[in-house]
Parts: sequence; C-alpha cells; structure tokens
Amino acid sequence: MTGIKDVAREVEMSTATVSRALRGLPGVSDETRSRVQETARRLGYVPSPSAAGLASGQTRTVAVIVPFVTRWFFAAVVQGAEEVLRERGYDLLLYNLAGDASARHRVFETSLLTKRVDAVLVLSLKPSSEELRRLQQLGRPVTIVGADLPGWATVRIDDHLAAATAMEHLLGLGHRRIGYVGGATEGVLDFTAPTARLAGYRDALLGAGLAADPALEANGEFTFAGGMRAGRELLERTDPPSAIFAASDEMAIGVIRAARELGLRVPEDLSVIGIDDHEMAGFFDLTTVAQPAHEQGRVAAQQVLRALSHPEWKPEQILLPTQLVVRTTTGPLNPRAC
Amino acid sequence: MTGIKDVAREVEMSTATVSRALRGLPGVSDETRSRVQETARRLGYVPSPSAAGLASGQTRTVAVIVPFVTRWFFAAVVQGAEEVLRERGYDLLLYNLAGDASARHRVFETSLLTKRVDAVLVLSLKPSSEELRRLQQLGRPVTIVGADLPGWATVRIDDHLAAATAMEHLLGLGHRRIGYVGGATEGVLDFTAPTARLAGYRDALLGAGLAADPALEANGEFTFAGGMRAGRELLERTDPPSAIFAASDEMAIGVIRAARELGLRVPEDLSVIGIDDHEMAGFFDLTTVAQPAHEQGRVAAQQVLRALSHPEWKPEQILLPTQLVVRTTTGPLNPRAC
DNA sequence: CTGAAAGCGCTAACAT
DNA sequence: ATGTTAGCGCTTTCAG
Repeated sequence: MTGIKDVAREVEMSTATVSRALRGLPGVSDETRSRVQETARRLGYVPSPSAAGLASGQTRTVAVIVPFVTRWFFAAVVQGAEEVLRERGYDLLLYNLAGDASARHRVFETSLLTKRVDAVLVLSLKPSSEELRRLQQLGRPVTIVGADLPGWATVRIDDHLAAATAMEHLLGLGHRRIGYVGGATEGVLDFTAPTARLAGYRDALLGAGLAADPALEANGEFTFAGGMRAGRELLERTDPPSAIFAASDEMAIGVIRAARELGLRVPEDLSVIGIDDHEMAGFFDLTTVAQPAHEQGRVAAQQVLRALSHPEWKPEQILLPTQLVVRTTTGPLNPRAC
Repeated sequence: MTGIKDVAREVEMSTATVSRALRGLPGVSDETRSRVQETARRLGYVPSPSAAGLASGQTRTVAVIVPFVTRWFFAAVVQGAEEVLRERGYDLLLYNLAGDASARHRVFETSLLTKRVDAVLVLSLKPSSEELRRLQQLGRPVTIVGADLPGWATVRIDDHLAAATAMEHLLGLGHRRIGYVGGATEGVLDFTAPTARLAGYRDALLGAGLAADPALEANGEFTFAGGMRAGRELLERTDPPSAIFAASDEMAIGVIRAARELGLRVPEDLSVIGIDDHEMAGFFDLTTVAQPAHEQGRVAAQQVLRALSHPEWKPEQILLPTQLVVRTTTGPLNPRAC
C-alpha cells in the first residue's frame, strides 16, 4: 500500500511538502506541486482517511440521519445532499432510523458521531430535548431539513404558505366546502410540516370568510392507503366537500382513488390538490404545490459545508420556494355537485 | 475530549487493558471489565474511529454504491442493509451515482474506497471490466445485489423464474396472446434482470407451444411513464394482447393507466401482472411476483460481514425466493376480447 | 519554499 | 490478567 512516504522518497522531498502539495495548500512551488501530483498518480497513491482524520481532526464525512430512506421526500433529499458532498470531496454516512427507537438512541445518545463526522444533517424528525443537547455538544454544524426548529439551522419550505397556495387555488375555482387530509400533528416525525399545513388550511378558510369545519379534516397518515381511507371518510358524508386539499401527493392520490371507487369524477365532482410534486403526480395529472426536495438536500449540504469553512457562521433558516403546478385534478366548482 | 488514556488513568490500568475491556476481548477479568466500562461511561468516553482505524486497519464501515436512491428497489435494499450493519456496529457510506459518469469514475477508479471501507455492496449496476479490476484490487469483500455476475458474490432473485411464474399465471388463466413490457437489456444498469426476465417471458411462451412475437415486446424503461407509453403502443395494435406482463410494478401500473385511457377494463379486457410488489402494488390491486428487496439488502450485508470474519470465505451466489401475489388485475381470458 | 519532528488516539505484538 | 512499547499514516507547528 503506497503511502505519502513513498511519494516523498520518490520526489526526494519531505512528507510535509508532499502533503501540502497534494492538498492544494499554499507555499509549494508550482513545479514541485506538479511533480508531486504526477508521482502520486504514477505510484497509485491513495490517502488514508483514518490517518488524515486522526492528525487533522477532520473526517471529511457528513452524517445524514433519515427516518426512512424509502419515502420519496427523504430519498430525494439524500440524493441532493450526496451530490454536493461528493462534489466537494465529502462522504455521506447514512443513518436510517426506520422507526426503530433503539437505532435512534444509538445514533443520538451515544455521541457516536462525535469523532466520526464533521457535520450532521437531520431530516424531518423531531429531536428530543436530550437529543438536541447531544447535537449541540457535538460542536459541529447541524442542519435540520424539512422542519422548523427555532435557533437551529434549517432548510425547508414555508409549509403554511404552501397550504395557503393550494387553498387559494381551490377557493379561486369557486370551492367553498373544502376538505383537508393531513397527518398527525404530534409525534417525532415531520413534526412541524403537518401542523403548519393544517394551520394554512384553516387560515385560508377564515381568510375567505368561511368557518373551519373539524368534520372536514381527516388523517391520512401521509400514505396512499391512509389518504384513501381519509378520502372515503370525507366523501361518504352526507355533506361531502367539493374539493379536497391533501398535505402530500401520496395522500392526494389515495383520495382520487377513493373518489373513483365512489363513482365520483375528478375534477367534475371533486377537485383534488396535493403538496410535493412527487414523481407520480405528473403521472396522475395531479394538481399540486411543488416543493424542491432534491434542492433542499443540496442546499442543506451546502449550508453545513459553508459552516465548516466559516467558523464564525451563525445558524440560518433557509426557505425554498414552492410553486403551484396546475394539472387536471382541479376544476371549477360544479354547481350541480352542490 | 476524553480519550482512552483518561479512562486508563482513572481506573489505574494501562490503555491496552482498557482497549481490550471496552472491545469485549478475552483476557480481562470480569471485575476489571465492568470497572472500565463504568468509568468510560461516567467519563463520557467515545472512541475515535480514525485512531482505531489507523491502528487496526479496519474502518467498521461498508460502502453501498447505488445508481439512484430514489428508486423503490434501491431504497429498500439500502434500508435493509443499513439495519444489519447498524446492528453489528458498522456504518454505511452511501455513494449515489445518479447516472453521473464522473461520480461513477470517482468512486470506482480512484480507489477512494481502498482505505476507507471494509467491504462494498454494489447495487444493480454493471461494473466495467476496469471497475471490476478495481473492486478486486480492494482485496475486500464485495457483494453485488440484484444482478448476476459469475464469479462474484451476489444476492438476487431468480429473474428467469420470476418471469416464468408471472407467465404461468397468465397462461393458466387461458391467455395466449401475451405482451411484454420490459427495459433495455443493455446498458450499465439492471444489466442482468431485464435480460433474464425477457428470456423467461419468451421461454414460457415457447413452453406453452406459442411463438414469441417481437411485436408484442415493448420497452417501458422501468418507469411509470415508460410503462404507459409501452402499454399504449401494445394496446393500440389491431391485434392487441389480452394480457401484459410488465417486468416491474411501476411499468405495470403505467400499462393499467394506458388501458384505462383506451377504455379497456382491467381485468375484463386486459390482464396485467408485474414484478416487485412495490408499495403501490397493493394500492392498485396489482397482481405481481413479489421480490424481497429489503431482505436482499439484509442478506447482502450479512454476507459481507460474514466474509469479514471468515477470511477463507468464498463468494456465494444467493437467490432469494419470489412469490406470486394474486390481486385483481388479472383474470381469465374473456372470450369476447378475442 | 521546504524540512524535521512531534504527535493525533488508538491497537497489537510481545513481555511479564 | 495486565503492562510496555511500537507504530498506523498522516498533519502541523516550528525552524530554516
């Protein structure tokens, strides 16, 4: 295994110079640098991250803590983060909690990360106060993605605004009786988004001079199946809504399916709008409020990398824009449907 | 930052003993071990992976190389692998190639992995012969998931058999004119599965005394949208098939949608079967041949870990079982449909 | 611009 | 059962 010493011997220089040359540090003549690079390549030199990490205290590795890699949003964020980390020569250590409490404990509590990574990305899960203490103790940049956590660096969308955008679209089409399919507003997952979206829904109704009707709010658990159940629940009422706003595309698709099973046409009898612009949204011609999941991953990674190179950096809250994407699952209120 | 030395000083023993005690190595009295553990905990000792890696040559880290984390199969495999790695105290380094040639080059060519991981999992992508050479040079356990690569350790399903199972189901229902929607049989991705599934389709037809008709084979690119296009192509023929076997559930769902748009009822006018048992398959009541994606990740991780602890270990080809899951998108041949 | 030397925090013989 | 002693392969002062 050829090491820095072999390269140094070959170019007849010290390992210090070789190290500087290879890492692009100043104070090396151009000629020396290129000779070193050429020699390193020729010898097939590969640096040892362990040795570099031990000596420098930097691992060039970022931990990404995810509730489930299998959910669209998380996978997209991971993919975005991985791209920029790789471009900058950082590695991505993935911790998938998968709803497993002991996994969670191991990652957060034991400070396993302390000497292992330079920074941490936490996706959409609500750290307990104890966990937050641990994260703080790391003394390393931490960014929360997809959730609001005052005082911490975050990257997310404005969930209240996204909901308002969806509602404005439905209200603009003449709908007045609008149902909501969301998810639990408590729990360790997605802890702020469901709450903010529900608030956006209610506020939009109030803003339009309408009363929020608790009977029109159902829990779709952020899944297809849940969305379908919730949709059926709302649509089987004696006074069903003419439009449904689902807090995620998966739930919206579930709602569409429930409508179809009940013999309702979309959008003639029921308008449906979601949030996400999931890859399947286009496929289902779903009107939705698009959120840039992939971009949130990129920006979050950029944020922690910036923090690493600027020690004086202060946590920032970054909001990424959402955009209404009108497809064919929403339409004007059909008078007969009332 | 408290290190092993601090613990050693506190218990008045050598760092060697502390190291042994903490790692569960033999040759430490029970009493000493528990005193060391207790003290380490009290002092908040966290080991340094860099130092341990440098001294031992082991990183307790496994690289997982994925084409796209955002595809269901890959995400599920990663999740499965992460579970067993975490249980065993290994970390997962994720490399997402995302169709980026330079990313790919960086991961494989530069032997970046050499001193960074103890083992490698490669998902469904076809390493070039140069890349295989590099992987071999690593001198570390490598397992290929979801593809067949003679001479290498692999974990996958029997794709030919899975296709045969699907075809047998359709043939048993009386279908004779059966279309196939698959993906490219060349390329760097999923390189053996599409080929084997297509062969399974053709062989099943031959086995039933039917001729394989190239006009009934379409490319759905393993995506929803592609499946829909391919489905439309087959169904708009003057002599459309009465059943379609799609090599993945996403394509099968695309086919169903194409059928619906053409006014065909499923399964009365068209039977559709897929492969995967994707999370959406149940939602669409899709008949499919289930493959254990999550389990393939688990088994692959177990395989490399076993290889790590048994140096004499020889590469194994592991086939995981598939299972026909009959739902409602397949039905008996409708005589009128002929 | 380059070199010498002292670690970084552990592990792994080899002793005792 | 425990201790001693070398490193592992780099980075980083501090000199020159």
